Order: sequence, then C-alpha cells, then structure tokens
Amino acid sequence: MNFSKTTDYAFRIMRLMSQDELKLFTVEEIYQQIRIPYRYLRKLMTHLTRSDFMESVQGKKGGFRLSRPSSQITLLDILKVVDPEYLTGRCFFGFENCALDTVCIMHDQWTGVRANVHAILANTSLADLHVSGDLNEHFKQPK
Amino acid sequence: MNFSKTTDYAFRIMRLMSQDELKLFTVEEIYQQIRIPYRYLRKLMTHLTRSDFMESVQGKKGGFRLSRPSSQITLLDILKVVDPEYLTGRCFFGFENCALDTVCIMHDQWTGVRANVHAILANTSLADLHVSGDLNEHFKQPK
DNA sequence: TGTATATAATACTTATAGGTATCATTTATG
DNA sequence: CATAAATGATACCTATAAGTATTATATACA
Ligand code: SF4
Ligand code: SF4
Repeated sequence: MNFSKTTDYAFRIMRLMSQDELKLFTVEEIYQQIRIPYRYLRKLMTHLTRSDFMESVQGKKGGFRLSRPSSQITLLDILKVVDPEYLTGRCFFGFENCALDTVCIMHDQWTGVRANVHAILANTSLADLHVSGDLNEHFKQPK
Repeated sequence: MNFSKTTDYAFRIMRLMSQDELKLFTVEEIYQQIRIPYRYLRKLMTHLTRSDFMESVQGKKGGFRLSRPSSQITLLDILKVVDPEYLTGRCFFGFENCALDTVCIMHDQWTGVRANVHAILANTSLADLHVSGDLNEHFKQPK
C-alpha cells in the first residue's frame, strides 16, 4: 500500500528539482531543502541517474538536472527506477503462478486496485505536483 | 501495494481453515496443505491466536480452530493482526505530518485508493473466498 | 502417574532495505 | 599542472522481517 522509504525520498527529490527544470542541483543544495540522510541521498542521486529523466555533470561546477521537461516525467517513471517490483502483478495471496483456470474472487478485485494505482501514477507528472501553490516549506520539514 | 510474506501466509492459512469451520487443525495438518516453512508456520499460528477469530487448544489432541463462522471473519480482521500498519493513512510522500492547510494534488487521490482497498478487505469474508469452486489443489502448490 | 503429543515462549540466525565511510574519478580554474 | 569541488564506485554497518532451534507447558490416555 505505502511506498518504501527510498521511493518516498525519490518523489520528494524529483518534485523539488521540477521546480527549476533547467537548474543544475548539487547534492548539497538538495540536502538543504530535503533532510534525507546526506550520504544516502548521494547514493540515491547517482542511482536516479541510471534513468532517462535524470542526468549528472561530473567535476567542479557539476551536479544533477532533469533531462526533459517535468511535464513529461511521471511518478510511474520514477517508481520504475527505485522500486520496479512495486506494481508487478502478483497474486493476492502471494503465489508465484496461478495453476487454475477459474480465478478466485480476489483476483479481479486486486487487479482492479493495481490498475487504479497504475493509472494515477502514470497520469501524474511532476508538473502536476506544483500547480496548487508552493509546498516548499512543507517539504523542507519532513520531521 | 502487495502484502508482506507473512500477510500472504495468514490469508492462505485462514482460507484453508475456513473450509472446515469447526475442525481443530494441528500445525502438522496445515503444513501438509500449505507449504509454509514449518517452524515459522507454528510461530505464526500462535500469533494468530492473539486475535478474536482464532483459538487454540493445548495438549494432546490439541490444535487450532476458528472462534466464529468464516462469514464473520474478514480479510481486514486478519490484516489487522499480522500487519496493523498496512492501512495507516500515511502521506503519499511519506511525511509524518502535513504542515499545510492546502493539500497537494496526491492527497485526495491516495486517500481514495486507500479507502478502496479498505472497503475490499472489509467486505470480503473468508466465506466469500470459497464460493467459486475448490481451489485446494492450487493452494497446495505455492511453488 | 508417566509418557506421548500437542501448543507457548524465547532466543538465535539469515536475508534485505536502509544508512555510513572511504577512496576513485572527473573537471573548472588559478 | 596542481588543487578544489563536484559525482562515481565500493565496501561496510545497522535495523527489521523472515526463518530456525531449543526448552517449557498443557493435556489425553494407557
Ligand atoms: S486466482 Fe486468486 S489465488 Fe489464483 S493467482 Fe489469482 S488471486 Fe491468486
Ligand atoms: S498534502 Fe500531500 S504532502 Fe501533505 S500530507 Fe497530504 S499527501 Fe502528503
């Protein structure tokens, strides 16, 4: 139901960066805004770089930036990088494979829930996240 | 999205036991039907006993049985025992508390998903699981 | 009343996600 | 070309879920 901590972190990071689509962010700058454990944040940033929506520049004056407009980066894109197993169509009861032709009563219901979540994540871009005012103060204090 | 292994185990166990509501099952019998690691199964059985839907009888000729009809045991009842945190209304981004008055665009959508899942689990009883034929063969071979 | 058969309780081990520490590499710039 | 400032790679540590092992307790019944 809920996401892993790492997934939550990734969503927060990407949302922050989407506020300035072209800016090159250093890890230090991101850390100032979102208090994710510093070294873990660094590791996660390089991990996010192994995607088609984030790129890095090495060396002095380096950093990270989005590689396409935030309106073209969905939450699903992000989830696929940090937790690709999240939406895999697993059996409600956790079985690896269903041996029966007739599906049990939970099968279609759970498939429906998964499709619902999938649609929400696929239809929400980073741009959609900051249309309703500035949430920065909120995001600075994750407690 | 998906459940913990332990939750899946609990669902399988409860569904099996609901097929014979009054029967006293030994761990050995359950193990024969559902190949959950034996000692872990034993631990989980006693854990399930700390609920209002499962009771145990100690000593020789002892075992476990449901303490009320399977039609009155919902998947939500089971989930509450084995993973009470699963449905807690956490923030989409994993924040502990929301500092803002205006909610972000994900707030209502995620609340909706959670309500949907809650309704499915609360409205499905163990009796509902075995109306559409016998799934025993399937459940015996979780692979 | 002793023994076999069942669950209860507790402690230990292992697998994995989350987090930390260190060193290597890249590159702007004096 | 040396240095500083940034990311990259790797190894290690820690907290939690999953799984194992051992001992204690309850009870039917010969
Ligand atoms: S029919 Fe039911 S038990 Fe079988 S794979 Fe689908 S959800 Fe799982
Ligand atoms: S408004 Fe958005 S960020 Fe704030 S608690 Fe709700 S889901 Fe989380």
